[in-house]
Amino acid sequence: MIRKKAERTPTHLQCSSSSIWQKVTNLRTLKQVHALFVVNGFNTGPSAIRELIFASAVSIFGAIDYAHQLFDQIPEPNIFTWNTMIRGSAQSADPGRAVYLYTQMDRRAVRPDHYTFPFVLKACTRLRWVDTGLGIHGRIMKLGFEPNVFTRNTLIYFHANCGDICIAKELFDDSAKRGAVAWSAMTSGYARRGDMDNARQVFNEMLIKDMVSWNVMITAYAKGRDMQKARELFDQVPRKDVVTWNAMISGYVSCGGQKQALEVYEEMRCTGVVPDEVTMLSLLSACADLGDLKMGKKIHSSILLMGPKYLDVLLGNALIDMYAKCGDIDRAVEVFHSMSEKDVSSWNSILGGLAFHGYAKETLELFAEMERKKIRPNGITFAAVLIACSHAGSVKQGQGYFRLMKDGYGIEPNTRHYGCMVDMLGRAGLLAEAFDFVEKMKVEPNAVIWRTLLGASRVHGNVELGRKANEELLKKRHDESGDYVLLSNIYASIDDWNEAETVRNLMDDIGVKKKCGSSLVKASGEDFLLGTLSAESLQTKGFRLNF
DNA sequence: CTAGGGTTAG
Repeated sequence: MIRKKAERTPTHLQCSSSSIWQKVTNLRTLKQVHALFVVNGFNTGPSAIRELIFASAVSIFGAIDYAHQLFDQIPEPNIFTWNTMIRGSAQSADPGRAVYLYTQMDRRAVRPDHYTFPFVLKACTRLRWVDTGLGIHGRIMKLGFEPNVFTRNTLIYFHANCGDICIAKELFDDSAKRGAVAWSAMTSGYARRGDMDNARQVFNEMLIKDMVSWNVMITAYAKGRDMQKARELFDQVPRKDVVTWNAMISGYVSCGGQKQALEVYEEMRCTGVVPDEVTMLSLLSACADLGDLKMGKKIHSSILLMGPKYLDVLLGNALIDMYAKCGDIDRAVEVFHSMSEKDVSSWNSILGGLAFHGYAKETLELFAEMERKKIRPNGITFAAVLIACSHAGSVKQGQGYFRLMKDGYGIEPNTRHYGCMVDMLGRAGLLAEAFDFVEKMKVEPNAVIWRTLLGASRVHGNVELGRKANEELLKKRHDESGDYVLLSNIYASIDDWNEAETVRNLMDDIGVKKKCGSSLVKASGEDFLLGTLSAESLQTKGFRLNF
């Protein structure tokens, strides 16, 4: 995590400009210090500008643009300053600038040193720029930096994780001294390729394992959704830090083990390891999935207790999502408005939440505000907007936004967007248009879309189109009973009990088991539909808004 | 001043 590193203030900075850098934790105070320097004619110290650059490039999160502005004003930066800029850019949101700086350095005939290469290679790895990385490897050899341990380990990591793992292996085997870093780099490389056997073998052969070695392996299992193996190692690990705990917590969350994730968190608290923002992100996601508002609020207050600097965009977005999914849309809106910095996901989370809760008008109003503020919406934004239109039954408006998405913003609609449109048309009873729309879609309609059409056909009592939708649906899924029940219900709703019976028999023939047994017998009409499609089947298939 | 591990929305 970038902010982790920010907490460390380099020792060389502390001595020259006393302790002001400790207090500079955000861009605003940094600008104040800058102004102070300018007023004093940079008399504060010979390295004032260098320190400013270091602070903005490396220490302060999100100040890299400012660092670039400062850097551009220096006529002849020294190698330290070049390295600082490359380092800061490599860990920023746009690592390509690190590579650009490196080429600029070359052009201006500044010789890179052994600090330079780990930073540039890190950028290449993050960007997955294999060819660029290979070129830099060549330069490293030419300049004789290959034996440098830091450079070598970063090279191993680069080749293992995004290039040719054989090159990584060669470098690894030829290393005079192989420390835990090199071993872990190989482990993570194999794991990233899904080669868990080799990853485990490297891990087992490692004589001296440090905490990261264990964390790499535990994370690999957790990401591969093998929580049993992850847990096994987790129970053996001699020492656990926050990353170890986070690996387990996020692993459980992504495997649907939200309850276990919360249990592990309790365990973590007991051992005294302090959670961080990554822990909180996973936990909020777990609460959202469980709909556990009480726990979600607890996590929220824990975050506030951790200090204001932890409440950033990521956590804010997760909070919005949690409150919305737990049914407290007012709190979600409150969090949204309280955020000083918002990104597209913040808008998406709140728009999705509002649309989800049926606040169609509010969703569209907020979307208008988003456009006024010139925040560029993406596909997820439009999914929320279309859901709102569908919910409000505004077909014309929905079609307008659909066009705006395609033509105005150049966003290619995906199955979700098409699904919203089909749902919108179907609800309005425009069945022919809905079917026509599906015919003309650029993507292959999935089961959800056919099911939507089937549902709409049932509601509007159109047997013929219902049959067609069902045929398509059967091609997609042969393992779900809901579809058959839904079709049989269409016939039932128009008193064609014979046909209804036929479908039921078809189900039995194929061996489909009906999950909700009782509803078929006693229910009729609307109640039947609701009863048959209750809870999980609706929720998991994107029908949450329908009822 | 240097290397390896963790993250929300859909």
